[in-house]
Amino acid sequence: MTTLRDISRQLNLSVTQVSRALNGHSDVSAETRQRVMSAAKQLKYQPNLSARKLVMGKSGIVGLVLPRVPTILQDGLFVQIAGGLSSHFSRKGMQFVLHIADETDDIIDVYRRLIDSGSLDGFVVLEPVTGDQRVAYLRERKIPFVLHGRHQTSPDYPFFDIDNEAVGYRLTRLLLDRGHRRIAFLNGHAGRTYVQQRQQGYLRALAEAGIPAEPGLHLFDDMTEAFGLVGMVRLLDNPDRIPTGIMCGNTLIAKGVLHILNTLKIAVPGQISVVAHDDELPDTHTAFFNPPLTVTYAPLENSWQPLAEILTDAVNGLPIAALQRFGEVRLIERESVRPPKRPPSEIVTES
Amino acid sequence: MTTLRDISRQLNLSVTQVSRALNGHSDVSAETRQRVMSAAKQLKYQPNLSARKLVMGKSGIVGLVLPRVPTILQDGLFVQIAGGLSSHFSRKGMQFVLHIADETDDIIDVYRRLIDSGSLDGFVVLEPVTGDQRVAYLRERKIPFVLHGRHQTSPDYPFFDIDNEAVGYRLTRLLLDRGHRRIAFLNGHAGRTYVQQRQQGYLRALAEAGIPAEPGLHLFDDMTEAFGLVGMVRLLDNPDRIPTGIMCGNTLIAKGVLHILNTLKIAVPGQISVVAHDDELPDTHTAFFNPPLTVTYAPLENSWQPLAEILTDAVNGLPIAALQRFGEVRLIERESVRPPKRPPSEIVTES
DNA sequence: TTATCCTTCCAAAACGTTTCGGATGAATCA
DNA sequence: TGATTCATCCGAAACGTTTTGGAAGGATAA
Repeated sequence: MTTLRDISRQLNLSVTQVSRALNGHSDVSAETRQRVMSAAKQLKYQPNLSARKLVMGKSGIVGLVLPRVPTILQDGLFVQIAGGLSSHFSRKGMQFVLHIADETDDIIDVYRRLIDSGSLDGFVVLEPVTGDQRVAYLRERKIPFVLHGRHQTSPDYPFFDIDNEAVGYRLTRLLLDRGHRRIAFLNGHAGRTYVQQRQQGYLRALAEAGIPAEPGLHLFDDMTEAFGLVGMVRLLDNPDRIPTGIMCGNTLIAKGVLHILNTLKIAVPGQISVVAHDDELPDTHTAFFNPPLTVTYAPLENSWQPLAEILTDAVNGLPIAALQRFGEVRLIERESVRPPKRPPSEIVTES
Repeated sequence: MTTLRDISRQLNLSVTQVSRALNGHSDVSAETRQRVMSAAKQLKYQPNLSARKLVMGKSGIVGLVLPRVPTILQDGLFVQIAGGLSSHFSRKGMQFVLHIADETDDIIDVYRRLIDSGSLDGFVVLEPVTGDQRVAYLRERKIPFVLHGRHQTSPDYPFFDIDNEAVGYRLTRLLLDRGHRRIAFLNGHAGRTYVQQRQQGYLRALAEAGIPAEPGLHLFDDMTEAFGLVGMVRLLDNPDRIPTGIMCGNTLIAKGVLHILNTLKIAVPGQISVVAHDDELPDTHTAFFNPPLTVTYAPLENSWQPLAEILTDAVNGLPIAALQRFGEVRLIERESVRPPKRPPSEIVTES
C-alpha cells in the first residue's frame, strides 16, 4: 500500500504539498501538480479512507436504505438500482452501501443507527411520499442526502426529479388535441408525490380545455399490472361513461389495460386510445407493445448518475442551487392514439 | 461525540487503560473495568471506527461481487441475500458493500480493482463452480474470504456449507427404503460443486442397494421450473423405463415436475413419488405443494449469519479450524412418497 | 535480606491524512 | 534602496484509537 509519504520521498517533496496537489489546492505550482499526479498514478496511490475520515470527519461512504419488501421490487429493478448507483458512486471514488432494513425495524431507527455509528456521509432516498419521515429526520440531523423526486414543489434540499406536472399535462394535452373529451387516468399510489404532481398536470390540461374533471375517471393504486386490469374493468363498468382515452402512470399499468382491451376485443386505438409514462422498466419495451405505445419517456436508468453526482457534491458542501436537477422527458408518439370515432356511449363491449 | 480521552479524564485513568478495559484485555483490574464500562455507557461512548481502522490497518468493509445478470437472480432471492448479509454484517460492526459488475467486465478484474483500491477487508463468494477462478485469485492474493459451499471436498479455506453428499444420499435412501428401484434425479447445473456432491450421495445409496445407475435417469440443468417441466417429460419418454421416484435438486424443479404430472393425470404419490431438496426459496413453501412435499430442508436464510460470522473471524485472523462450518439439514417427511404400487412399466400416461 | 514474579497501570509512538501557521525567495512597488 | 506582495513550499499538530515497552508496588521465592 503506497502512502503520501512514499510519493513525497520519491519526488523530494513534503507530504503537505503532495496532499495539496492531489486535492487541487491553489498553492501548488502546475509543474509540481503534474509530477505528483503521475507519480501517484505510477505508484497506484489510493488514499486511506480511514485516515481521511479521521481528520475530516467524513467516511467516503454513502448509503441507501430499503425496506426488506420494497414496493419497488419487481423483477430486475432492484438489481438495476443497486448496480447503477454502486457503479456511479465507485466511479466518483465513493463507497456505496446498500442497507436492507429488517421487517421489524422502524425505518427511522435504521437511519438513526447508521448515522450514530458515524460512518455514513450521506444517503440516497427513493420513492418519497407526502410528509416523508425520512426526509424530515435527515433534515433535522443535517445529514446530506439526495431525493429521487421531490416531496413538495420547491424544496430546499438536493433532489433529482423529472417534471411530473408536465408529464401529466403533456399526456392529457395530447389526447385533448386529438379530440378526446373523456380522459381517464390510472395514476399511481395516492401517497406518492409524483402521483400528485401528475394529477395537477392532468387537471390543469382539463381545466384549460374547459372540461370538468370526473372523479370516477381518475384512479389511484400501486403501479402494477393488476391495477391496470382491475382499473380498466372498472372504467368499463358504466356503459355510457366509458372514456375514449386512457392515461397510465407506468407501463405495467398499461400492460394490464391493453390486456383487458385485447381480451374484450376493444380496438386500440380504434375505439380507445392509450398513453402512458414510460420509465423503461426492465423487460418492458413500449415500442413492442401491441399497438406500439405513445408515451412520455424518461428512463429510470438516467437517474443513477445524476443522483450520485448530486450526493457527492452535497457531501462536499456545494451550495443548494447546484444540487437540484431535472431529468429530460421526451414525448414519443407511436400508434396507440387516434381521434375518437364515435361518441363513447356507442362503444359496446362483447361481454 | 465522546472519546476515550473523555472517559479517561472523568475517571482519572490513562487512555490506555480505558481502551484495554473496553476491549477486554487481561491487565485491567476487575474494579477498574467496571468503572470504565459504566462510564462508557453513561457518556454514550461510540468508538470512532475510522481511528480504529486506521491503526489496525483494516477498513471494516467487506464485499460481495455479483454479475449484473446473476444466475441466482429470481424474484426476491437477491433481496434476501443482500438483506440477510448486510444486516448480519452491520450487527457485527462491519459495512457490507454489494458490487454489481458491469456486463462487460471480467469478474476477476472487478475483484482486482476492489482489492487494489485497498478498502475491502474480505469477500463473500457465492455459487462456487469447479475450478473456481475467484477462489483461485483470492487465495493467490491472500485476501480473506468465505465461500458459500465448497469447491472441493476438504478445502483449506473458510466456508459455510451443508453436507450435500448427505442430501443426495438421504433422499435416495428414503425412496429406496420405500421400495423404489428406479429413481431419477433432476439435479442441477453440472458445473456446481454441490450438484456433484449430491450426485455422489445418490450413487453411493444406489450402490449400497446394489442398483446400477442409469445415466438416462440423472439429468443436469439450471435449477428452474423449466428444467422440471422438460426433464420430467424426458423421463416419461421411454414408457418401459419410467422411474417411480423422482428427486429434485430444488423446489423450482419440483414445481415443474408436479405440474407435468398433474397435467398428465399421473397420481403423486399414487403412481410416482417425488422428493426434493428445499432451500426455502422466496414464495415457495413445499408444505403447501400438492401433495405436500417430502424434502430435505435447509433454508438458505440460515446461511447469512454464519457467513457473516465466519468472514468477520477470518478477517480477524482466527485459525482455519474455526472457519469451516456446516449447516443443519432436516428430513421432513410429508405426503409425496409412497411405495410403488405397480412395476413402472405398467404406468400409462394419458397422452 | 535480596531476587524474582505478578498485577496493574501509564507515557509515548504509531496509523495516514489534512490543515494551520509560517518560511523562503523572487518579483513588484514606493 | 527598502518595503511589500506573491507564488510556492514545509514542519508540526491534530484526528481517536491500539499497541509497545516499560514502571511501580506488592507478593512470593531463595
